[in-house]
Amino acid sequence: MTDRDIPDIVVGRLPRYLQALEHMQLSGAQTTSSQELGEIVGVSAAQIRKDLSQYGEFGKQGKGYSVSYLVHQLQQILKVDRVWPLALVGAGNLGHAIANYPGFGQHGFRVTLIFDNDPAHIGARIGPLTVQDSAQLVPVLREKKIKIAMLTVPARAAQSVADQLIEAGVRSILNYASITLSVPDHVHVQYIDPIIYLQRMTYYLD
Amino acid sequence: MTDRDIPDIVVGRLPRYLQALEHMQLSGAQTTSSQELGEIVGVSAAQIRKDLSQYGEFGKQGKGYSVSYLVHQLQQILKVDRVWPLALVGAGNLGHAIANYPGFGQHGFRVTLIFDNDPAHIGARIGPLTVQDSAQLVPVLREKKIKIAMLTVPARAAQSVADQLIEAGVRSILNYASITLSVPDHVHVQYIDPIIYLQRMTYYLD
DNA sequence: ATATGTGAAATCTTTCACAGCG
DNA sequence: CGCTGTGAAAGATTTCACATAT
Repeated sequence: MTDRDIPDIVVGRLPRYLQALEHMQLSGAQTTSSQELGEIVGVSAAQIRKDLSQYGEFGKQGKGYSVSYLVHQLQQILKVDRVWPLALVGAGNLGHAIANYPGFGQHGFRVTLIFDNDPAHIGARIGPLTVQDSAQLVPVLREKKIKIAMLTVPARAAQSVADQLIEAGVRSILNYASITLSVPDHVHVQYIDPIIYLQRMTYYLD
Repeated sequence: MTDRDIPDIVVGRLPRYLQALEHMQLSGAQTTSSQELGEIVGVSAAQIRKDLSQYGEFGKQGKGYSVSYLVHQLQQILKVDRVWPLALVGAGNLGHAIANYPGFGQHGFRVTLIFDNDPAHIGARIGPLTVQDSAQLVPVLREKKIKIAMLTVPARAAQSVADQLIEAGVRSILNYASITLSVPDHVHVQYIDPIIYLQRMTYYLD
């Protein structure tokens, strides 16, 4: 079911399908079609069907898809049918905003640890959490078996923090620093950098 | 030079090349190669050469690329050889963090307007700016000829704010709300949603 | 000697179009 | 009758490999 030969580009679309389906669910929709879902997420109906068919047969011919069933299936496929603990490294402005973001809980995540190396930040409380010294990062993450971390440190510090995360057993890094990280094959990195996205759009302006 | 038939996927890689080259420049590198640049951004050397060749011949055979010349060329191609004024809509936690992000200035952008519809936020100062009432959004953006906006409002408000942005003449939207926006063809949207990226990575965990 | 720029080949991704099932 | 699931076709992207320039 979770074959490693399903293209990355397909996997990348699944969370958007899930997001749209969860919205539908909130609006009380019982049923949808590849046509309707495609219009919402901006993808062809054929592509939705092909993508989903990689994992099973979730629809009913002539009828469409049950929204709640498909939500459930996608949650399983994406492994967000559980709660993943997240570590956050970097308790600056952006780190604070992320730690206070209320969306994690509803979608399979909970921020459980926050680190910073600045004495001015260490010991500060952010919601229910206390900012810990980055010096403790490796032993604490290893002990708590944390697999996912978010990185909101300055670019110059990002690679060395990433190296520590990997040493501590982290397998997924959401990197907000504006630098490409070098990591071994078994570690996945996703990048969130507003500059990159903005520059991609200025290209199309006059 | 800026032909509309250069694939989107190529355009999407250019900002990462530029980012890496600017880093090299700061470290004092004079020259680089498709090989070296490719290793840094995680792309094959052939792909770097093919991508760049869409826009001209920037290298010297046997020698490689001049870092500063290539930076200059990419800035022109991406149209960040100037400063674009940005509007920010949504002055909550995330809006504040973004408004205070120091990276815009060095990369072709400046946040010049901040809006919110919450009376508790309107009138507040964020750095040199004052949060304005969203009710003024359309006339102000139109008058200042703003082409790019960042959206950090709750998901339920995002589509209606986007509609106003488009009415005001905005052509590029960086959307932080967790919803797919419906926009006309001449408007570009990029999405920044941590949940989407995290779910894409949990897929590969056990 | 070395690294670019580029057609041609290989690979990957999307769309088409329809059989099949409720 | 309508909409899924899916082989086959079309289209897009990446890699190969080498002629070419310094």
